[in-house]
Amino acid sequence: MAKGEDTKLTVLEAGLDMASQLGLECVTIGNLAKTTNLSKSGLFAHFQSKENLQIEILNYAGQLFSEDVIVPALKADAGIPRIMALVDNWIQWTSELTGGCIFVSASGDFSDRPGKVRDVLLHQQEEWIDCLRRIARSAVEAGDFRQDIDDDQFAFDLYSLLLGFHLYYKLLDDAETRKHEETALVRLLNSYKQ
Amino acid sequence: MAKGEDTKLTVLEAGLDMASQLGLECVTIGNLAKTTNLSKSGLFAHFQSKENLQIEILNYAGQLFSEDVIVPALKADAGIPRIMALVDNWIQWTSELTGGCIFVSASGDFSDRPGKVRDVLLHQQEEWIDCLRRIARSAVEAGDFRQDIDDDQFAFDLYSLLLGFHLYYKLLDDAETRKHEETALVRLLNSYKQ
DNA sequence: GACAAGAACGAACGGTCGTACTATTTTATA
DNA sequence: TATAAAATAGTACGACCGTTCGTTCTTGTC
Repeated sequence: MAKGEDTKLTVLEAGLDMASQLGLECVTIGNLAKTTNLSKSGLFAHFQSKENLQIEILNYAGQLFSEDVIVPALKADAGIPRIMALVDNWIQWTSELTGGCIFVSASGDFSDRPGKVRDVLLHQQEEWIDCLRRIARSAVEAGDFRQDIDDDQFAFDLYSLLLGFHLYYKLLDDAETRKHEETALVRLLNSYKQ
Repeated sequence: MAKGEDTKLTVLEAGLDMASQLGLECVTIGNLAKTTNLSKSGLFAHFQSKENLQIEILNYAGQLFSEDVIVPALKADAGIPRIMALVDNWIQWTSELTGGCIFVSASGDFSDRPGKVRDVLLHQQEEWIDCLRRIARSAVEAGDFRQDIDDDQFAFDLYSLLLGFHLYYKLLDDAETRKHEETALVRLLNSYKQ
């Protein structure tokens, strides 16, 4: 039973990379079959539909994201160290994927494309924003942030910063981008500190 | 000679809307012909290639963006009033397009799709960022901002904020989004004030 | 080693893609 | 109003889309 799972994982890996570059909608079963040295029908059999393929790519990405970005950040001390670890991990995650963070690209593509794929994506984004909120809360509890901060607002602020980094980094390939991000992060953290 | 220009403009208008929803790459000549009540070949004759169609949609959007977002903002007093006008105009521009700001969506889609379309898009983004820089500079000259600010950094900061708004507004349809944006903008402006 | 189950293949389907031609209709001008 | 030009339509093309189906090869189990 292991063989099937193996090739499926290979397909998901290639599919994730392709999706990050071209967008989830432009991941084509034919192309994906070519890059994984499978036949179209052989690949298709693993997913039953393109929609399922897209959803499985998203779930696979979500799993990786959790392992590579969130879990390691939770090992850092609560508060500012954890936030900085999270940001670092997110940036590394984004840099490692050929076309940038798949959730960011997919969010753009599927915001006006109702269906199961959009539902999964929306759920993942809500989870991510919730993660940002919780990390802000734990920074309050750790004594790094003031008591009266708005967790929602912090999530918005930090995610905005990451989105700015994403666009600059991927489109403009600006060498200064990382410096901009660091400056903005320091300012953001200062405005929430006690 | 006016008839041709007329229908072309109709096509561009519909194409812009379609591109904002589905992404530039998913604007299909067949679909666009259907929604504009033209034949595929009749529509195609106006553009000679899909690549040209995409580029003309981008240029059309750029022209509208200039008229609706930038020019009116320049009529406001230099400094903070102008920045707030620019932000307001940008948000309205983004809200009016069915699928959000076409430059934001297209930037995601074309960051890894080399070609003429990407070149045009990149040029437009650089112009936009330059606009943000110049507006920061004029805020310094108007006495609203400190002398020692980094124009580049301000452009990054403000664009990040708008990107955050864009994602929240389009994907999560968060009722609080506008409030988050306003809070973040006030904080951003304060950190640049003298 | 037989045999069932799973995995991968090849060919074909109806559709749609972008594009190339040739006609036909509409428009502007003399 | 005749005529040239411009605009639109029609048809066809090869390529690729997602999907289905029947077949073959591979795998693990008894």
